[in-house]
Amino acid sequence: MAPPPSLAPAESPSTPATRALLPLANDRPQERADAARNRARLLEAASRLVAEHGAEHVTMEAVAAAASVGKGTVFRRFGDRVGLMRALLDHAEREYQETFLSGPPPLGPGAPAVRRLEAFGVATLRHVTKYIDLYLEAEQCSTRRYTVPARTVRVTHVTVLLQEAGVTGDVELLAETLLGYLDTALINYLRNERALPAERLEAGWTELVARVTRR
Amino acid sequence: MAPPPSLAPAESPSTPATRALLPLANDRPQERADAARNRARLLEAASRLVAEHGAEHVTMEAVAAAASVGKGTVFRRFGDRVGLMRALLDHAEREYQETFLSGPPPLGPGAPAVRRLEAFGVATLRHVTKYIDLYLEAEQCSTRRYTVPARTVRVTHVTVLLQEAGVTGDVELLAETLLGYLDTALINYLRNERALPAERLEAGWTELVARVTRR
DNA sequence: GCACAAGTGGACCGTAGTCCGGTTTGTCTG
DNA sequence: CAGACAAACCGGACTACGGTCCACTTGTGC
Repeated sequence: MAPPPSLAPAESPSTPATRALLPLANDRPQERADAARNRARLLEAASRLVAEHGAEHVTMEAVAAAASVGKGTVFRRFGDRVGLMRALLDHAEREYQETFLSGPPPLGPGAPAVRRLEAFGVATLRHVTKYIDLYLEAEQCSTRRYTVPARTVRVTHVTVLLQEAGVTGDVELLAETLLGYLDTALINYLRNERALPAERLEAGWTELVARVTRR
Repeated sequence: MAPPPSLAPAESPSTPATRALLPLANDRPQERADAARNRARLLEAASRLVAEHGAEHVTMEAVAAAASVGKGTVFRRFGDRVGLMRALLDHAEREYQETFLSGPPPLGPGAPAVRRLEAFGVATLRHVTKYIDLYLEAEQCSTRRYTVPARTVRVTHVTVLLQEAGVTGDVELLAETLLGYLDTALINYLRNERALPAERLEAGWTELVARVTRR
């Protein structure tokens, strides 16, 4: 049902759940041994339950029970449900970010900006589609969706690429618009409600980039 | 705090809450007198509470109590919280829809398509901004946001205008993209979180339309 | 008036999130 | 190294709220 959520990397039992994703990865000074152990157990349990029953059917209490831990501990570690889901996405999100920030071209640096922009959209469409149910859970509240580090990274990336491509005008707003096309809920709607094939969405992105970057 | 939500029109005590907005306004055959009375009382109470405390602080139970009605009745009439919020928006939404479907140009028919498109975006930005907190409440669940009649109307409208403007390519996806710029949560973020002035958002829309429609 | 569909209300349920008394852990001191 | 202390942590009882259920009531057509 759910895609394998690929747990947080082994080297990060002391990683705070609310930590910024790639760009501002300042590690919290210390976390007590028992706290770290519980975080790991909770992530493992949550990951298993999500794989078994789908993200939307996993309750916080069930996660706590599966990790043999009190409910309060779950909330202390991850803040709220959204925080837990984000923590589950953390590893995959980091890998994805690395591909366009420092990976090989055309996604990473080295290719012309427009080419990178095209590749970025396609990569994002595929990445989000792969973890769609986790992303949907992690973006429940429509208000908090925009201030999350993961989105900031994308906006910045697109903004920079647009500037490199020589696009003039209100590049910031243009970047927000482009990212609107890659919005989780929109992708979910077009793919699952309207049953549009992936190829059409990817072609749509390429067309959009072309429209926007031509001078 | 909340803008006056301007109750549903007086002629519609028998209007079902889940009725489609403007385009498919088929009235439900009959609604018992007591049911109609309770609907009116609930809408009045909800409207007052929203104006007093803000939409996000109004609980379903409070609405029921304020209308001297059982909680079950609220849910029977409006389905769920989102349904109630939409019902509160109904009147304003209809007026807004009429302005671009059959109102005077440049918003309504009569002006060239590109001109109408520009006017549509500006009008939508203003309309959504005016009722922003109600819209935010009415779009809580990120999944159900897209299948709502109000959105369908807008997508169709933009699609038609794009075609009239002679835009080629995947016009449907392009319409979705343009509407992404007018998304409630995005507007809220840009206006209230990032504090962008309304003029900039409106200029951004015009610029976007220009980019997309030029051949 | 009668039958019956439609409507009602409040007890009830599930779940997210809070709170706080008790416990564990890391550290500092003698 | 032992003891002591504070901060961090734990867990489960508790609250709040959205939503469901169903036995009972009421309006409506015949």
